[in-house]
Amino acid sequence: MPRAARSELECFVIGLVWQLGPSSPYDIRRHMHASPSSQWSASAGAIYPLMRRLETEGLLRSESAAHGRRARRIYTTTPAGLRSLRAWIGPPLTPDAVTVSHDPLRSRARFLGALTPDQRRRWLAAARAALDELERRIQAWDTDHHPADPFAAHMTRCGTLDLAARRTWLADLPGASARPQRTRSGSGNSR
Amino acid sequence: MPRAARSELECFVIGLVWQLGPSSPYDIRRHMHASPSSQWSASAGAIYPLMRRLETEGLLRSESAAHGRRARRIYTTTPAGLRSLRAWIGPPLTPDAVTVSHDPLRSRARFLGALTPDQRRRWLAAARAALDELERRIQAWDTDHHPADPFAAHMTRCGTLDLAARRTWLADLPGASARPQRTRSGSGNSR
DNA sequence: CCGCTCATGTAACTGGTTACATGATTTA
DNA sequence: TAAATCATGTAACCAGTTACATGAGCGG
Repeated sequence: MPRAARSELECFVIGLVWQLGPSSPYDIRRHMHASPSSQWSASAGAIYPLMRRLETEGLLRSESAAHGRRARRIYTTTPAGLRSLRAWIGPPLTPDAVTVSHDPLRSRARFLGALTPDQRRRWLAAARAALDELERRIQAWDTDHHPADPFAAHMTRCGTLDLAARRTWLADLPGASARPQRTRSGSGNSR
Repeated sequence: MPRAARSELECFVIGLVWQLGPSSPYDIRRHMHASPSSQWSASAGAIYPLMRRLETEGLLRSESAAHGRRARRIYTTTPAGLRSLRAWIGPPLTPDAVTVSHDPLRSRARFLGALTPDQRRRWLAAARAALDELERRIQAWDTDHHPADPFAAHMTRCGTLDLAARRTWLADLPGASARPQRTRSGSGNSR
């Protein structure tokens, strides 16, 4: 069976439809937009054609739930869709599923040597503040959404651990310990 | 002057040229290719035109170092290039620089509920193995490269912490502790 | 000499983005 | 009724990818 390689976004959308139950593209879009991750913009121009395409390929099925309300196209996963979701998840894990995760903050940190020590200090403060803000967004998402699916619910924990790791390497940055950083006591390692 | 918003890749390349010193596009490509991160493919079709464009915009400068060997175009950063590198790094940090980092493994984990418990167990084993393999790649890169720049050298630490965080959430996955997993002392070790 | 890697590029494609268009429904 | 939001879509664009072309130098 020529199981065409599906894009990350396609499989993610199939997964969401499976996880959230019958959903319109609009629902999917909103859900992705509400998430603290900015991996995708969840733009209409991506989602609508994509879900149409998945339907013509038999991975999603739709019905027009337009009675009382105006046109709403509601998609559900087909057995074939579930199969290709499972194939995407693995095992086996495709090599491109396992890499160092892409973090724009880290990309910038790599070149901190291009700043003056003073700028660097301010960068560090800004980064900490931004991560705090991000943590708040994650918590807010968690209390708002409370997914029924335990694995979806686990994503909050992933986010928190991710944040903790980044705070740690921020603290370990060359020269970071030279400067006393009060304000925070939570993540402060005293090393 | 109107500081046009530069793409992530553009700024990263400027950064690399700054960090590695005078480099050809080929050098940059090899360097990115050798890195354990698969954030970019570092394809010729991206790098060559990009560096040309950066030159016409005054952020890089090139000279043909073609003497003994064949044609090699060597680029260096200009003061304007360094300025825009600094602007990209921040502070201030642009909002899109601070998000939950994009991790395809986590994307998959979100939908683990679509697998049978047995598949899930095998997925978990595969994920652990893949992370071990990734760690080896990171270590290999570290011993091979040993960057002079302390911030570049710190990237290894980032990678390691990133891995540790992911191992932790793997272990914390719903149902993960029900299974005998040596090495890690979970709660309900039965078999 | 043949094949391999070095080194620079170009052409065609593609997946996703931004920005816009449209109409229906709810709220002030 | 005017404004805002819901909901679906399309068109144009763009950054980055894959795949190919080219030629120089090196190693067997």
